[in-house]
Amino acid sequence: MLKLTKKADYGLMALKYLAEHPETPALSAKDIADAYGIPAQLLAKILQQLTKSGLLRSTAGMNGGYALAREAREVSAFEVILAIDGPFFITSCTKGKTGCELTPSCTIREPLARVNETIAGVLKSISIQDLAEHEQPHGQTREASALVELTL
Amino acid sequence: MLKLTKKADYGLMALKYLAEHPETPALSAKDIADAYGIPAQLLAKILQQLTKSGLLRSTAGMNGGYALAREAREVSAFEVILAIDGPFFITSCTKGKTGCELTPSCTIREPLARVNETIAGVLKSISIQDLAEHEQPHGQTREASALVELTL
DNA sequence: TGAACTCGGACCGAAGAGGTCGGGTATCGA
DNA sequence: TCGATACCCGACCTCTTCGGTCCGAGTTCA
Repeated sequence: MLKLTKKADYGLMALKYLAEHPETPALSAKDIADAYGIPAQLLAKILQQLTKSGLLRSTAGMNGGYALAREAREVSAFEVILAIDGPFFITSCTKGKTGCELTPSCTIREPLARVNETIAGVLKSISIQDLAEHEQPHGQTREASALVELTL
Repeated sequence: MLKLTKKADYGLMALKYLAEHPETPALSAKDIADAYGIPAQLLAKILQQLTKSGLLRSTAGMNGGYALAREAREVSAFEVILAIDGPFFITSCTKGKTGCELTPSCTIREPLARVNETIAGVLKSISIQDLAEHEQPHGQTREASALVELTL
């Protein structure tokens, strides 16, 4: 439960990989897929979604591929997950205009909405670059910390 | 994505309901299910799980039912979710002894593990009683807040 | 003894996740 | 100009899980 989908995982990994190779003008879906051993076709679809969401730029043709549309530091993990898996809510009742379809009493949802916001805040505070920088082979990794307030 | 299962929702609702009725010695699964309009049989199974996990006490026979095994304040949302949906990890690769089955490079997982811990911490900081107290019909609800630190 | 209740496993349909296939289009180099 | 490389995109398939149902067995109390 509370799992990221594999697609979101793949997407984050791909963006991280791109962030680690800023020198190359573009990397093909196959390059990235090979690097991580994930199905190329599936990754291609994910990258297409990220392109449509404006997180990536794509160039067709020979030596084409994908590149970050923005600085790695400017892209949060939240955006990536959102682009791939769509809006996420911890509560089943999405709290749309109709509210909860269950009798008025799905009062669980309000407090959990706060939790939801907290999680979103945490994910927003993490950039692709943060992920990439963690690559260092067990060296002293830079410590970034964020304080998140949860108000019930 | 990142959704709680409906079962976990139901479980939280049921515990909240029990917390709101401390005077009754036991409430049957049907009572609770009727109160929220959720399938009684399904709720019964959820309550059984919670009983096995030690969060509830069950008494069979007439006038039997379920009751909180501990004070509402002593039971966290985290425990409930854990009991119903099992251990949860935000990363797909559960980081078991084998690590990630993908080539060594699922480096995404470490930073996200921190996120995972943060979420768990938030859920642990919420008790069933917190949920129940939020029942107040739009009055000034008590403000509880928790600070959570996320270290990348 | 029987009614009311919990216990717990078997079962099932629907939905979504993960992944594949194949046809189409754009771009570049020879 | 032609073909190789790459993106684009929809259809499809399989497998797991979720949500939910059914039913028989055990337990308690009047």
